[in-house]
Amino acid sequence: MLLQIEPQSDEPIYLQLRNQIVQALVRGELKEGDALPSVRRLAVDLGINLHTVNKAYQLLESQGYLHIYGRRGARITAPLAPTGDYVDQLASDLKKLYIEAQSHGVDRRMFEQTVKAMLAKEAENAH
Amino acid sequence: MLLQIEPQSDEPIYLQLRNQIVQALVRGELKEGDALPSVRRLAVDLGINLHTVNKAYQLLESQGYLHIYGRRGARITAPLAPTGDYVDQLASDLKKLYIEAQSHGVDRRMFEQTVKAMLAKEAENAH
Amino acid sequence: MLLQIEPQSDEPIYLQLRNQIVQALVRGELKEGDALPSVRRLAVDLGINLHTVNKAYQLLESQGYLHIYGRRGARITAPLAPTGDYVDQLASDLKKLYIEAQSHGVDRRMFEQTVKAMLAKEAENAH
Amino acid sequence: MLLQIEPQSDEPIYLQLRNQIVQALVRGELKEGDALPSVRRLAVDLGINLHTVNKAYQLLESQGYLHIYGRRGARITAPLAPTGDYVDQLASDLKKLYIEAQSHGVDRRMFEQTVKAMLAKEAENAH
DNA sequence: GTGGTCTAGACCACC
DNA sequence: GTGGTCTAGACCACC
Repeated sequence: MLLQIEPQSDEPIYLQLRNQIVQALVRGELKEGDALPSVRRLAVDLGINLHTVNKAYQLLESQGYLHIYGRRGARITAPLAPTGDYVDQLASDLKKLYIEAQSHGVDRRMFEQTVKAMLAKEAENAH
Repeated sequence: MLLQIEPQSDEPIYLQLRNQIVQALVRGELKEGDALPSVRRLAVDLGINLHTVNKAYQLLESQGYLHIYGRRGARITAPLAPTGDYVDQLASDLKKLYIEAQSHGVDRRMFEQTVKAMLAKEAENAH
Repeated sequence: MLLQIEPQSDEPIYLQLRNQIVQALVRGELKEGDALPSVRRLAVDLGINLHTVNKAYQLLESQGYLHIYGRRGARITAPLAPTGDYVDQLASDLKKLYIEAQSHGVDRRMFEQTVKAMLAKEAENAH
Repeated sequence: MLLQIEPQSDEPIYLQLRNQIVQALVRGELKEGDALPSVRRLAVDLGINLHTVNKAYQLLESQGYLHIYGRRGARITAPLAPTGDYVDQLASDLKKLYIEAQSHGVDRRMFEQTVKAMLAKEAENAH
């Protein structure tokens, strides 16, 4: 798993870290039971603050991605199944994007097309 | 046009206001040339600070949704056409949602289904 | 002399009025000694507030363009000769435009060219 | 870079600040990639309010002169190339100055002379 | 009454 | 300490 932090980005560092770990999970580079580096180790490796790494780990734990075993490190949890709550959240996020898109003159057809193009591109990159 | 502010929300008030006005535009409750309330008037009506309303108006103007005529009020501008830049941005936002969804166990088929359900629901609400 | 007020403009009405009268002067539609409409008359004709017309007249008088004879109306003053102060002011205004232009990538040659093009166009329109 | 604010001036403080930074850019005292002081630091140094500095920075960002990286400070952006829109604006501003100048008895020849004198003086100050 | 500008002061998230 | 956000209050020009 390769983690890349961009200090210049608008996105807070702890969120970049959280997202990169989630992406590694999606790509299959991390699986259930895998151990993660200690907070201190990762902070040193990435050249960022220890509190920042800790914040990312806490967030990932609260979202069910990993479990923190005190000083003995952290491990990836069993894969998540989509809950009704999450699917509702996803629908709500998609709706926000759609409204914004409409205000820019994107209609339903064009929105669907953009979704399909994105999915096709992602499927291609996957293998 | 009905504007609802939730002071408790994580979303900044000026963004809530901005988004509600864009939504009113999408729903057709606001059209090109329509006048908006003065910042003072709207601030009193919503129980928020005048500067917060002003910030939302300034943002909407910078995004091309309305034009502020100084003391003579503000009016909705002509509708926007989708630019290539915007469509790229939309694709990127959709991709972020998709990656996040995968990490929750949502696969490509389920993602597409959620998009379609959302669009169907929106189309129904529109008339 | 035809005066046109645009209530929608960003420019304050009293300044529009002031500028239109100065332009009429430059075009020769108004000459030394010509009488101007009374404040009330002009306010009614243009459909604007009496105070607004008065403000424009006061400004024109303070700038030496006309003389107000109390209730007996106002007349255009003798033509102005460029004072040293005014030429300094002009040079300062031009300098501001030039600095701004440079920040947009306009160099000295391009600036001069733009001045010449403007002057040529104005000379053409004059006859 | 030396920034000088005149609190007594008619020109709003945030515009003075904006203009001084653009001038520093034109003079080469600021270049692409240079970091600007934090809004708090500059506010204290100039003895003005933090929000006023922030307004200037936001304006400069919206005009493409700098990019604000949230808490990680602000940096000067790549130099701009003159757009057709901007050159039209410049011509329009020059025309306004010319009409005003004519009303003060400045003719075409004198106007051109004033432009040349200003450019010569600026070129001299540049080295 | 209106928007424009400025100040003072406050709380928050990030680091 | 930093920027982001919000509020309260004030003065000004315009109309």
